[in-house]
Order: sequence, then C-alpha cells, then structure tokens
Amino acid sequence: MEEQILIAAKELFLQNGYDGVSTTLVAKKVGCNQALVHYYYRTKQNLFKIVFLQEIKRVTSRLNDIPQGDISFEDFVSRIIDTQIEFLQDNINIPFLIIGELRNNSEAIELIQSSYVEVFKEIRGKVQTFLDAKRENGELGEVVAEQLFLDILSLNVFPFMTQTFFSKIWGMDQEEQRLFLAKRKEHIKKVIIASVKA
Amino acid sequence: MEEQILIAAKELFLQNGYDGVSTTLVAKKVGCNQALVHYYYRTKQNLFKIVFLQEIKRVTSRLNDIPQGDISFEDFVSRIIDTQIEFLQDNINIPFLIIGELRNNSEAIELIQSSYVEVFKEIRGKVQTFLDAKRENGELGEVVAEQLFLDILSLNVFPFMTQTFFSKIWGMDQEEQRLFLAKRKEHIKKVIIASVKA
DNA sequence: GTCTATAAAGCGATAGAC
DNA sequence: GTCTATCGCTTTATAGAC
Repeated sequence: MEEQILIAAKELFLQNGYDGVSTTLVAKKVGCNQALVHYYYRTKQNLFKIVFLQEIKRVTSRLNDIPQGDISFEDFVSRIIDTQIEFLQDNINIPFLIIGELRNNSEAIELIQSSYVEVFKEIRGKVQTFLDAKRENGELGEVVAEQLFLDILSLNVFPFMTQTFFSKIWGMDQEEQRLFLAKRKEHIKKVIIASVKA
Repeated sequence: MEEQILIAAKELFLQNGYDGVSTTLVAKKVGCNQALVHYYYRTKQNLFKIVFLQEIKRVTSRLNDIPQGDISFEDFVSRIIDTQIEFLQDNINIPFLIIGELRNNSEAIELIQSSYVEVFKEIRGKVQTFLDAKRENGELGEVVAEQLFLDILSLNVFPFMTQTFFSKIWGMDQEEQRLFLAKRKEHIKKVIIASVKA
C-alpha cells in the first residue's frame, strides 16, 4: 500500500500539480481510504516533497549523462540531444511539474539546490572540460558552457511542452506531428553545431 | 469594482495559477466581500477564462509584431528577439500561466484555437513571406518557418522561466544574472543567424 | 451595487476501533 | 496496517437584506 500510494500520488502530481491534487483523490486512485495516505506520509506537503525529489533525481541523473573523452563536438552535441529527447518522450510531464513549482514555490528551488547543486556543478564541469579541450587544440572558439547548456535545454524542452498546442494551431495531424518532431531533433543538432562555428 | 476585481484576479492567477487562487482570495485582495466576485463574474471558471483570454490576446498581438519589408535577415531576427525579450521582461508570469494550462486544461487550448488561430496563421504567413523573398534572391537557403519560429521562442522563453533556478544553481548574484541575460540576448541572435547560414 | 448569511461540498489532518 | 468517524476549516455559489 505504502508504495501504491506513492505511485498514484506521482501520477496525479505530474498530471495536475500540487494544488490540483487532494489526498482524497490519491486515496481514490489507489482504492484505499484517505486516512491511510496521511498514515504513511503524514502531510500532503511531505508526500509531494518525496515525489518531487524523486523526479528531480531522475532528471538530474539524466542531465548528468554527458559524453566524455575524445569525440567530435558534433558527436558530443548529438548524444546529449538524443539522451534528452528520449527522456522527454517518456516523461513529458516532468518539465511541467518542475516549472510549475518554479513559478511560486521558492521552497522547491531551495530543495533542489540543497540536494542537487553538486550534480549541476558536475554537469557544468563536464561541459566546460570538453569545451576547454576542444578550444586548446583549436577545433573550437570561445563557447560559454552555461549558454550552450541552456541553448540545448531550451530547444529540447520548450517545443515538447508546447507541442500539443502548436500542432493544433498549425493544423498538424498525429502523423505530421510525429514527423515534425523527428525532423526537429536533427534540426536542433544542426542549430547548435552551427552556433559554435560562427 | 467590477474592474478592480478583474485586475486583482489577473495578478493572482498570473502568480498562482487557476488552482492556486480562490474567489475569497481575490475579494480579500480587492478589499470587498467574496459574493461580489460572483455577482460580477458568476463563476471562478468564467473569471479565469476572461483573464486568460485577455492575456493571450496580449501575447499574440506581440508575437504578431513581425518586421516586414526589405530588411536583412539579421535585422529581421534581431527585431523579433528584441520585441519578445522586452515583453518577457515586463510579463514574466504569462508563460507560466499559459504553459500551466497547457498541461491538463484541454479546454484552454480549444479556447485559444477558436479565438486566435487566425493570428497564428498570420504570424506564420509573415515569417514565410519573408523567408520566401530572401530565398528567391539567393540570400538564404531553405528555412522552415515553423522551426525558425519555435527556435526563437524556445531560446527566448525557456531561459526566462528558469532564470531564478539556474542563477541560484550556478551561484550568480543579482548583477551577474543581469549581465548574463543581457549577454544571452545577443547570444540568441548569434545562434539563430548562424543556424540559417549552415 | 454591495453587503451578510448560509448552504453544500470538499479539504487536510487526527483519534480511535479492529 | 487499514478502516470509520469526525473535527475544524475553506471552498464555490446562492439567497436575500439594504
């Protein structure tokens, strides 16, 4: 039960955000009574916190999957984008969950910071190391790691979050949408690679 | 009063989303009683709908501000980005409002579609016309209007929504953050312009 | 047009039976 | 460990006084 509650809560919070979920709803989804949710997780806030941190962990560990060693910049970028897109396809609701909390839940930011600053520093460090090496042997000019990281993340995440909207607005059917996103992945790689050569 | 209620509601919905605001809270902010909110706007849903559509209108009319005529691609991109960034600086909460509803409020999408499809078609049309002209006189190769539009929007909006987070994670103070965003604007222009030359 | 009062429902959380 | 029952509070919405 304890775990089933967590699973149900995860699904509901991902779909509807903190304010959009009640402990009653969680209980209903599990098929138990509402008191049990509080028995295992004490408060709604606490339950959310657990779900939130677990999801953040999944995100950071994936983001931290930065290729290393002596590969071309093209491969470097390509692999990062592939990894992120694959993750997004399976977890489209995670960005909504995180960004939804970034709006007005400053505690959430503190929470991520206290638990995952090191991972983010590690990520930046890996990117920086790679760029430095490429710069030293003259393959690359000056590239700011943070800007590159944000470019990739923006181009990957934002279109995923808005895909339902734009495909509707632009009148794409399911198949056209699939094709557009497939093309988009290659497009993003092209954009990023071109940007560092300028 | 009628208008004061709308103003308060706007502020609150922008800050906290639909689920995070009660009509009681709106009344409290205005300084009237809760019944008055319902007297003027009948239901919370209806009040939200009005706020939402007004904000969407502001967004679309700004997005539709696409430079036309015989200017360089560099100027074209530069002006669009300047316009969007300026808007974002004054309205950082709007993307949260919209994207928050894209998550699970399919009615919101229908609403935008039914009222603003034409504007979005117009936007795409303007971009397309510009690209076609540039292509005909050989200044530009093949550029897909939707991809370009999404690139610009992604690179502009996503970093704004996550700026609090990343500046905290990367340990930037207020001044460093300001500088980073200023540099970022020029960076985005560079990225977009480089991408079409590749 | 603005108020008080209140209905009906839902919420988070706890106590206590089994 | 799981349940019922219940407290105290908030929510949306309406009725009716002024």
